[in-house]
Amino acid sequence: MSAPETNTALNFIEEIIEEDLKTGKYNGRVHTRFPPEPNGYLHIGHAKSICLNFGLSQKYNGLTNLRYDDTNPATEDVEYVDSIRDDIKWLGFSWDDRECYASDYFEALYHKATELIKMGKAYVDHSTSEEMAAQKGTPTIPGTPSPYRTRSVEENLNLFERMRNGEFNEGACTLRLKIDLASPNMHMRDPVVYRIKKTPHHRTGTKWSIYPMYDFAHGISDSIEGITHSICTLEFEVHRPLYDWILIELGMYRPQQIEFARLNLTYTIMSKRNLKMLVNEGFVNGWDDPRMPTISGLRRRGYTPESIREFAKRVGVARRENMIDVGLLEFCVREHMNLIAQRVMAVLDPLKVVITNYPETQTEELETENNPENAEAGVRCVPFTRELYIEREDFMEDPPKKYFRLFPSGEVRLKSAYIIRCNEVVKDAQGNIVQLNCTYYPNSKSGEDTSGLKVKGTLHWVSAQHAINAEVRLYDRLFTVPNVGDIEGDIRDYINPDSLITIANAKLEPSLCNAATGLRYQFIRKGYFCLDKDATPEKLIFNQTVGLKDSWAKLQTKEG
RNA sequence: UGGCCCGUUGUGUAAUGGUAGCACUACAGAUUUUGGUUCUGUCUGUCUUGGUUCGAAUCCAGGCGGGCCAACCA
Repeated sequence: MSAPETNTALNFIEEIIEEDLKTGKYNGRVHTRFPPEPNGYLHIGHAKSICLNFGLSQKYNGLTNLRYDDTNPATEDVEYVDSIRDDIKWLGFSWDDRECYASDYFEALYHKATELIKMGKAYVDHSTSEEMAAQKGTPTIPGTPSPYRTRSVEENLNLFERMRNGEFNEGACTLRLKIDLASPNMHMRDPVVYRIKKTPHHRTGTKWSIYPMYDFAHGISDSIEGITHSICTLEFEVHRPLYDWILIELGMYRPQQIEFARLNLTYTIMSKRNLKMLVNEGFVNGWDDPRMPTISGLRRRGYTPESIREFAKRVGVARRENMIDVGLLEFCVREHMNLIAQRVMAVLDPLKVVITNYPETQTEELETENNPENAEAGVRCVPFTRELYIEREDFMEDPPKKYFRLFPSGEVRLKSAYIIRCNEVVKDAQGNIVQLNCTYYPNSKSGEDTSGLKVKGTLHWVSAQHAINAEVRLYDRLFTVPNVGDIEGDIRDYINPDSLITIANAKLEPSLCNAATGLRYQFIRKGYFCLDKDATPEKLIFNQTVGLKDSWAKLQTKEG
């Protein structure tokens, strides 16, 4: 917060902006926009773009518009409009009253199109898309003119109006710009700018039967809104000459389009098409499934807006293709959670421990800290009794070297409680360990330990009698390979079958009966968790946001 | 194979002709009533070949590698 921003290096977009500020190119204004198409949920890649666009206007005392790029009614829906709005707000950004829609400009766009027709720069074409493709040529072979390219202005005007009036069927004709059929840039070879669609639009209903294409709508919308820096991803770079051409021909105010490299994350996907597939084919439970890289999924998983903004800051902005290790995202959320999460004890895979020398009817309320990183978080009490649960993996009959946990004749401390010694392992007929009989050292109580005993390990635990049951959902990466984009076959074959592990009956300390959505918990020694939105007072459900770093597990896999 | 863009440790990102730095990761150690946190330290890099220059990651040229572009999608 206090670090002087002035010392930090600028990214290439900030350099451009500062140069523009210096030269007065836009009279000192900085006005960006975030232009989602409402045809899917926002994901972490969009979060990068949102943080970039809104971050820039914050830094340079400018404005950012939210603008829905809703030019294709066939794929768009209000469900997406609403989710996008919620997600950006949740991320912590505000566009005030500047919630814009390309559809707000349909009338203006239509007039601009007629202007181009009058200038002889646009024509109505009856070629089919196949014919158009054939006319287009290839990057090495120039295109050939459509037979309709030389129509008169009057005829074009008349035809275009009839397109608007719905007199033609979908696909019957389009409006094309007349630019350069020999251009090495395929987007300049007479691009289609209007097509006929009879699908009702989520905002304009059935008023229009023609809709502008992206290239036509986007630049003009930017221009109308007075955008200064129109930031988009790299694949739009080849569109920039067309963006400029349209605004120059129309004599309109012209923002600067700037392209940056989109975010890629290991072990997941970012394409809306494939995310939609995961939802529609039931590989996940909706767009906000905690395994999804969507903002709503991350939110449900327990990620905080702060951690996502920090992530966006750390990945940087540049023009080269990148593949960010999902570990960086996890680092960012752990960093934030470590500061804010309430510590609690939860046993995910319970093993019963009986303290044989502890009075049967006794209960002690033991004080324990809520967050060692934050003294102001205070303390709470947890009940200690003769019968407890510990984590099954915290006991081994035949432990390897450097195992600090419990084993026969071994001693460990129970967190905020006593040091215990394991005396007997109780097994069932199949040889499964079902119970540990231990004794405790009454003078080893946390905070008033006079035993002089030294133990290597500290375990979390819950009182069996007081424990509350909960379902706990553990998540792992969605795909089994780091670069899903490199998969040559069907990505469905690389979906991680263990991306969700449900623990039906975890044992939680009783304070968790007050758990609320939005609160973050650290299940000590396990990870960070939050209450799932499906939880009820009768059935608690917790999502694992991310595990704690586990250097013991790492050691094991390395030696195993 | 036409055009455009991009190549800096494992991954990102700085250095804007003048000591290749930072973060994450990895590894080693210290601290720790969370094998967490924190702290300290270590490793690995300018795609390549030439050129310009006192001096090149940076400028120029050729190569190599990667990406994008021929939807009535955005």
